[in-house]
Amino acid sequence: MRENARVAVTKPQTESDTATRILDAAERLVQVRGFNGFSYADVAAEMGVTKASLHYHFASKAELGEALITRYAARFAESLAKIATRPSDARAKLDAYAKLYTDVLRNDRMCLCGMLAAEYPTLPKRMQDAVLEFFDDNEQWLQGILEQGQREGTLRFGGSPAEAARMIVSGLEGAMLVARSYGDVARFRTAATRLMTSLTDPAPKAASAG
Amino acid sequence: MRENARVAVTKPQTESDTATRILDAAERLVQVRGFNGFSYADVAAEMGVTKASLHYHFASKAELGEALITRYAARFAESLAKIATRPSDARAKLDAYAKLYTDVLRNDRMCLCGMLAAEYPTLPKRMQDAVLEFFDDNEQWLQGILEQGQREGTLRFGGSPAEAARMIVSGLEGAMLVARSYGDVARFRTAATRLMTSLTDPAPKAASAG
DNA sequence: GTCTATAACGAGATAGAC
DNA sequence: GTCTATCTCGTTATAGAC
Repeated sequence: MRENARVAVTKPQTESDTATRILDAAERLVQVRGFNGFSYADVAAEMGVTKASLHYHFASKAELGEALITRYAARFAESLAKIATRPSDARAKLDAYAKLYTDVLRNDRMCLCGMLAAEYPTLPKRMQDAVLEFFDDNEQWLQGILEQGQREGTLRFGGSPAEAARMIVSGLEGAMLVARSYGDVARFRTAATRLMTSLTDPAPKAASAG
Repeated sequence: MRENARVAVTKPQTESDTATRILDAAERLVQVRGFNGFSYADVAAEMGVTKASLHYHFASKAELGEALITRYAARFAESLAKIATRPSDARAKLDAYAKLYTDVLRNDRMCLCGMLAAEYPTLPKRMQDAVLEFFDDNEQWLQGILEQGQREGTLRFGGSPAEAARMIVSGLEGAMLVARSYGDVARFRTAATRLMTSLTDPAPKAASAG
């Protein structure tokens, strides 16, 4: 009975507490150093446990990698859902979207899937598939927002919403990639702002054509 | 005398022929798999020599990596100089610039320095510096072209030319990163085109405002 | 300039005690 | 669920013969 009391207090969890802590440490390591740039030894050292213990929770590195993407994508999807249900215009939602990236970069991290995209050819098949799924989900969500913006009249852009969505995702990923090397979040923000601005306030009326 | 005849025919070269072949193989490997994703053994196998032989030409992996960036940046700078001296307008020069990236991607490669940007925190200091220098050079060149475009009236954009240059570099790097994962060059091209278009033909006149 | 051989270390992974 | 111990392999790098 007393044993159960403890269980009742803790919320039901899919992963054990240790598994979560492993994912936290590994996630950070991948976002900073890449999937090929960290080892079980790194995670173990950071947590103060042995490598063998990690293998109990995630038998192989590929399995761990898969779990990392799954959790990361789920969290991201959650954030997107929250943004989408806000009663704001499309432009504000795009800004909120860009801020998700800014928050990652602020911790000197690259987007998990942007990082894995660089290592793509070296990844296990299932990780590759999960990475593309992440991009697909993001693009589809953005497409919805862009369509909202067109209906509202708050966004104006050439080409299809699908194409614009792709430009946003890849543009933000690239801006993160470069800005992180400079250790300069401001560099990301200006690039992101310009990217978004090209969908709303599209360039001044011919500066030299007057 | 006869020995010298052979020497006279070959053009003077900074690197030995073998060193060049090593750089060629290693360059491809880094662009496809990353600096942390390839080994001396990979290069040796590809060339049909031993690892020890590679160490004769490039004592350490860090040294090899440095040489890779230096050569890549020099080649890129050469291409940029050629484009700049063409008697075309700024827009055409931007298209030529984007095509440089397309040609890399066509070989299923990432931009060497874009790849290294992902691995940035794990790189030796001298490689880190060389990567940033590559981006700096590209941005400065682009800034010149953008200023030309403003003078000509062929380009119109908000913000400074320097900011726009940064957006272009990071936008193209990101578009490569994502498109390569999909193995889809067309995906890169549409993103690149939209990026460039935002500097010239900035969005249709309010589709829904009529 | 290329080879064989090997050092020295770190990687991912497993067996089995506790 | 975590540990110690170990295996096997790949990594960068060096020594020294040819």
